[in-house]
Amino acid sequence: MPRWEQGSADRLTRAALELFEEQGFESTSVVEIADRARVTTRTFFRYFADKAEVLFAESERIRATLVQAVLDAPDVSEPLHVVTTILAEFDWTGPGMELQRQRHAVIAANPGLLERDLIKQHDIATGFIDALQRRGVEETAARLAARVGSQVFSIAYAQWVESDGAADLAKLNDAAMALLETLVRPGRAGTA
Amino acid sequence: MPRWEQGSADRLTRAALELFEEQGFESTSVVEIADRARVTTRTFFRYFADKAEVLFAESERIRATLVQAVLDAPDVSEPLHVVTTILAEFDWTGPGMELQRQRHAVIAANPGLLERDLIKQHDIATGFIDALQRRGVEETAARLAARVGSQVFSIAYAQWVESDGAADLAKLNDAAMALLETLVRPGRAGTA
DNA sequence: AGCACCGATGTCACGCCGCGACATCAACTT
DNA sequence: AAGTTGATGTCGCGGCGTGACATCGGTGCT
Repeated sequence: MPRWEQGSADRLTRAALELFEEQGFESTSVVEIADRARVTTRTFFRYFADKAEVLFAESERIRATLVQAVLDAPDVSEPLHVVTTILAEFDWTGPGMELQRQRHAVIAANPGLLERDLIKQHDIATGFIDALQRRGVEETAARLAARVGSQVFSIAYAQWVESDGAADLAKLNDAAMALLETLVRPGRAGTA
Repeated sequence: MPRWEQGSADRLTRAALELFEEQGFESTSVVEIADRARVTTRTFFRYFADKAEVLFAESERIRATLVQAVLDAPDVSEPLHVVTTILAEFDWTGPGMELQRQRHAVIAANPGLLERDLIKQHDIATGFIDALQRRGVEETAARLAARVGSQVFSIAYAQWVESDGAADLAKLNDAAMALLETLVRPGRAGTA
């Protein structure tokens, strides 16, 4: 393969992030992005399915990593715990912290992009369901563990993001799990 | 107000559902829908924000009803229970079971529409969070109860739809809740 | 009756989106 | 040098969604 690989996708990503921050997501057209990256719109759509996908290009890789972690887990007899732990231990900052910051800023500023975020979350949970079943977990249990686990973690994650990454994600996650326990068993120990 | 009100929106909905079933969602253009309903595309967009919204027009009304049910609940000391019960007791068939069937069929056949469904689910959960907080539930507990409760119910709901509405939704919901309880407390009764 | 008003719809025009078909150009291979 | 391969550009199209404005038919008031 030639060695000019990646140049365009990379420039497109940076250009898009910049423009989204400067003038907003909706107000930025693909033409502008392509112009700043010095390619045509046609090239843009060869790398990204649509304008929003620029912000979520990595998610497929993340999903694969997380699912593999489930398949590699030493013990899945406690599927809910497995799911939340894997999520909490993942390195969400990734290679470029700056790009990550821009990503969050743009997504937070655009309700329409939250949708896309939801879908990615859903995809990951679906991957978990499949992986758990492969590990022998019964279907309904797998669905519950994956979906509930994702929700529990996402609450911890939101708190973590709010703290700018300063808080301990694992601790927040444990706290959320503990709270869930009291919610599931109301009127018992821990409520009064 | 004139008395020909509603005629167009109704015809557009029926026309859209028919065409979606006949030739698929993606393959159906707004022009075709409008033609069959004997209006112009401009009129279509006056009633529906976009093509997909035809399938989700009612969801805002549903959301308002569910949220109000939380506000009217006699006791919210067990928020998770409140959420799932309200969802399980709602009349999901609505006025027309046939339209509902078409809706499900079209959504199930289109991954892109599942996204929209997710968003609506998320909106409802967000409404629950707000309502629970108004009822005095602490923020994190409200978030957990709303999001986890929605997930638990959605699993029961999926099973119910699979049974064509024959199964008892409340019972399925209870079963899911019971399973969640065993998942949250692993290594105890029910696991070995 | 006559008239002013108003809401639903149509007409026109526009810009953006996403992609198929094909041409081009650089680098690598033999 | 010639062929191959992969990235990119050019052209053109059909669908999407909306703003601006015209139209037309009831409504209500005089």
